[in-house]
Amino acid sequence: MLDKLKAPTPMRIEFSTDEFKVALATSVVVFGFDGENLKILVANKIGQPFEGDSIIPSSIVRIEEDPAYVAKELLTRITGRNDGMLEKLNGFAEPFRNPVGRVVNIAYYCTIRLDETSENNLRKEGYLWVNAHEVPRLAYDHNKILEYAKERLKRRVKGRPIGFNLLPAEFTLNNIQKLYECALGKEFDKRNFRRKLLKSQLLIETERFVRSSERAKRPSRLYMFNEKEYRTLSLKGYDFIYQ
Amino acid sequence: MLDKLKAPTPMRIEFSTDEFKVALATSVVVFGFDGENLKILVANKIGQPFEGDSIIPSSIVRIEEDPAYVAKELLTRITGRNDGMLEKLNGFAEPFRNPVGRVVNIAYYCTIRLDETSENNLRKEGYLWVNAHEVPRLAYDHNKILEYAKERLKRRVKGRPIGFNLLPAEFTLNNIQKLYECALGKEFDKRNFRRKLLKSQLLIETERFVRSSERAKRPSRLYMFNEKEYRTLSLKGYDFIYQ
DNA sequence: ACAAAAGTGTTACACTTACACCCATGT
DNA sequence: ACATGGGTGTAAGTGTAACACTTTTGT
Repeated sequence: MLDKLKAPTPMRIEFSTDEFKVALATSVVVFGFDGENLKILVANKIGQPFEGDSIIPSSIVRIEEDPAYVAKELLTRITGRNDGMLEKLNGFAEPFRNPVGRVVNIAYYCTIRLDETSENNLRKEGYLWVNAHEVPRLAYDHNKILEYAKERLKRRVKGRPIGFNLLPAEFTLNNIQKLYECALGKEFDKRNFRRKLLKSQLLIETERFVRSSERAKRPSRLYMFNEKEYRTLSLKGYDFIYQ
Repeated sequence: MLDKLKAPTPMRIEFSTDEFKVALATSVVVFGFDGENLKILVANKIGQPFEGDSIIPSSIVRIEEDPAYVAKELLTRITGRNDGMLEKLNGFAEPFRNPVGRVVNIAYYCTIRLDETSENNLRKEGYLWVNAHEVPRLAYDHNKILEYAKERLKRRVKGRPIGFNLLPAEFTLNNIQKLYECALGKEFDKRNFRRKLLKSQLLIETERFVRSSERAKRPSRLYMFNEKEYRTLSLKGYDFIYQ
């Protein structure tokens, strides 16, 4: 009685057994870049619910598992590689996001490089790339998760370098500009973009050149990332807030 | 069999009943500002586990409830008001964050104004304000959630206006500068700060003045927010990236 | 008159933006 | 020689940063 006067409305934080009735899942928005468009990985949803829709890579998280670990495993299985960043997006916990029952989804995103090895693995696992800005209807609230991921990628591009896991080891300035334009959804002036990027010390000029297409006559110079600087700027951030 | 060749390793997304064994909670990091320091609300944790530690406002989320709604209710009960923003931070889902069982926490943050009404209510509910940068040991992973919230607040301050729910209706330029300095953890040049802020059209100059302390002789001018502009800039963002 | 905090302007520099032509190469 | 995309420089304007003194008021 006296206690009640002192410690008023108690916080509702004492769990009873019938509150442990939620399930956990994780989904990963996997971004790629094919030189022209930003892509994400989807598979076809098999069986109900949402049969026929697409779905982003997802997995149950069992009662004893860490969602970050499960997401990492999922990603490794899909791409056949276990490098690359994996960043937490958010938890999605609306009551009816899954018609099967109450499921909370801890969502992640990552960027991976499109190459032969992972392409083969992806096909084997039943995934395919679709343009990140022309995505079909997705199962559950995955469209919402995707929108969230795209916003996060935008913010990321503005504040830290990007591309290390999206571009090939060597790439042209036009390649990386196109990547930035896709991610941010706007176009940049070639000269200004280059000046800004080169000033950042993020790129190393190579002595190699490629032709960007059959029609292009003059080859363009290849650059690679200055990995040390890339890492530094990834940590401390830099401004690409621009136009 | 044929299907297996076509649709390879299936995604683990078929839930069985024994996967619905997780509980849901929500916590809210409540920021306030007393003119000198950024504050957060804590209460004393009653009973095991973490007896004696502090705790940020938290609640169970029952199986049918929406965490956003529960958080809003919690906040209303604590502060006695139901205005003010409430923004989702993230889901915290590490396996052992709660020793009682697997609990996923959907965390939010908000900013509220320190005034008489809410002060009385807070005392009644057993909460108190502590400096956001001198917080004692908190129960569960609440210190981690708090750090996350402080980072988010920083980002928020840099990209959108802040203060509408933290400062009194009328305040001095020194007040708002101090708030920004607390939130961002750095000091600004008075002249540059004022120029920048006044240019943004965010403030309206009043004809009223206050003395900031007994020792201060000259009174300083009071300003109020231009609510329309504040809302506009809250939506579209503006740059306060600075020094 | 003095003490205390409020308030105010200028300058140098760096960055952003806008803009159009020549270059290197393959066909 | 021509067609194609690659590559380059400059000038005007805007924003940032650093800096110190005058003003107003209460005691």
